[in-house]
Amino acid sequence: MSLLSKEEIAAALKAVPLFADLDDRQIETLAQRAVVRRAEPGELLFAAGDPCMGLYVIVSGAVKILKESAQGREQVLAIERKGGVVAELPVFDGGPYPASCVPLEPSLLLFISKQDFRLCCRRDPELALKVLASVGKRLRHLVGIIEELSFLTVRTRLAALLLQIVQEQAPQKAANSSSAGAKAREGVITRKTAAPLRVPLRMTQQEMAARIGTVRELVSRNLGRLQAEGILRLEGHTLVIEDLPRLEQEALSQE
Amino acid sequence: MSLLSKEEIAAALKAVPLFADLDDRQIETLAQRAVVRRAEPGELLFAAGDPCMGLYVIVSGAVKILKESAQGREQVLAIERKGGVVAELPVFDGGPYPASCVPLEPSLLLFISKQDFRLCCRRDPELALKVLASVGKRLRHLVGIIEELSFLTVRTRLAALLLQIVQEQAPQKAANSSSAGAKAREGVITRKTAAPLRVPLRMTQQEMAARIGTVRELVSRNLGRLQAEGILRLEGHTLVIEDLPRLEQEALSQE
DNA sequence: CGTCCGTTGTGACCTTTGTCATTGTTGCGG
DNA sequence: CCGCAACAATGACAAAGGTCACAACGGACG
Repeated sequence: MSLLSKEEIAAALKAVPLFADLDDRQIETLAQRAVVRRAEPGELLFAAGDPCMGLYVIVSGAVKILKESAQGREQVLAIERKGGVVAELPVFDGGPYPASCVPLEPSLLLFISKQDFRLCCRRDPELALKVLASVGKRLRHLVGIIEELSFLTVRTRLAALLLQIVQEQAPQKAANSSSAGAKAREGVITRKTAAPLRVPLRMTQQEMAARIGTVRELVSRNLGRLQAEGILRLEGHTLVIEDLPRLEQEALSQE
Repeated sequence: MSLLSKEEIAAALKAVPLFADLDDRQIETLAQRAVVRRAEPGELLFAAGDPCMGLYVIVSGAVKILKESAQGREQVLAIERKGGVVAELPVFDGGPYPASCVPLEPSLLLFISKQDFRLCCRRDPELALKVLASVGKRLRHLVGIIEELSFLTVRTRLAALLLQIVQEQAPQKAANSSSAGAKAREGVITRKTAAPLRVPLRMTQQEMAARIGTVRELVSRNLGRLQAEGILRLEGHTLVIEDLPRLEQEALSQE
């Protein structure tokens, strides 16, 4: 029950975008040597500074990549979900893992050793290029975090986080109001009385704080403020966006 | 005079670590198509958001990679010098340049188009792996910046920056006091009366501020503070470290 | 139904960061 | 040698960020 058959492993690998166009022989090779690992929230998949043995493919569940400060504060660098790959970078530069990794949910992972993966890349330059592309995304994301930390206030970062959550949880409900393509005229959605969006909030304030690089109290206070200003409302564990345009504006407000 | 011969270009490429073990044919191909570009400080090599046309190899000089805020603040992400390569990442993920690039000194660069470079990587998997390794370093550095911004104060970041400058400028003078290898016993260097290090400070406070993500005034004040505490001294444009161990301690002090 | 624990809201307070305005310094070109 | 322009120092504030302590809330579970 806890183990996967070779076929299941191969199927899981093929479901990973990064490996999408490997030929069957390659998939087979990786599947042959991949190690299944199950992990629970709270468990430490690997810690910053550990020597890098290989990378992990997420078959199911989700993990976060984070750094911890000496005072126990936490900064989340990335979150990866099903089909994602973690630590594909340190595999190549010989250094230790640059950050720690912890499951957010019970997760099923495949471990692929450094050697095996490098070999695959050597054999298949296309794979190497795809890895580079995926790493590019990651780097962009990190630069974004730096930008936020360096230039924006907690309030703004929080607004941006909430916005992101809304967009993930409800991509269909409201294609964003003032968005891409400059064609959505003043339309219904932009009006203040647009439908209040309701999305489940699956995070504790502590976790939000870690995402935007601050402490719990500030998240609480700023949520309070946004609430007082009529931009949003909290009903138990669901977040009600009352004024999406204003939230968007907050998220953009430079300082 | 301002142009380079094909031979000079090829030689310059061979001097780049990333290209060190390309065979002559490959170097030749790149050299054939590389475009020479000269750039002065103040000039903008490319801006964040520009579509990525290709990468730059630094033949001589130095450049910084930075993001700017709407209020005109600046955050330096990296500095690359002779032999370094800039923007090798966005070449692969199709996106625009994630940050801007400006020369720190008059610099001579080689531009290599996206297509050409991708082709080379396809032909030579080893090259792709080397690019991945180099990108790994970059990612580590970015994570380091995030860590600093998220967890450390301006004072601490400044101390760290100064320390880094000292180590770059004077690698021979004093192998760092409490350093690698646990073998340097309590020795001479750790004593407070160790030789005051003197290193030239080639930076304006404005530039330091951009490096550590803050404003000029705070750099000034904190330098003042460190000076008042007898840790260092400023003599014109040379930085005199009077108490290296204490500076190191400041740079590590978590919070 | 009551208890307990993780989570949240908040007040009081202090520190750090950032802004603005002003003055001092320095090095360089004329 | 003068004066200009860039750079640096600094005082006075204002605001944001962070800490601590504690009260209140809300489920999960016995």
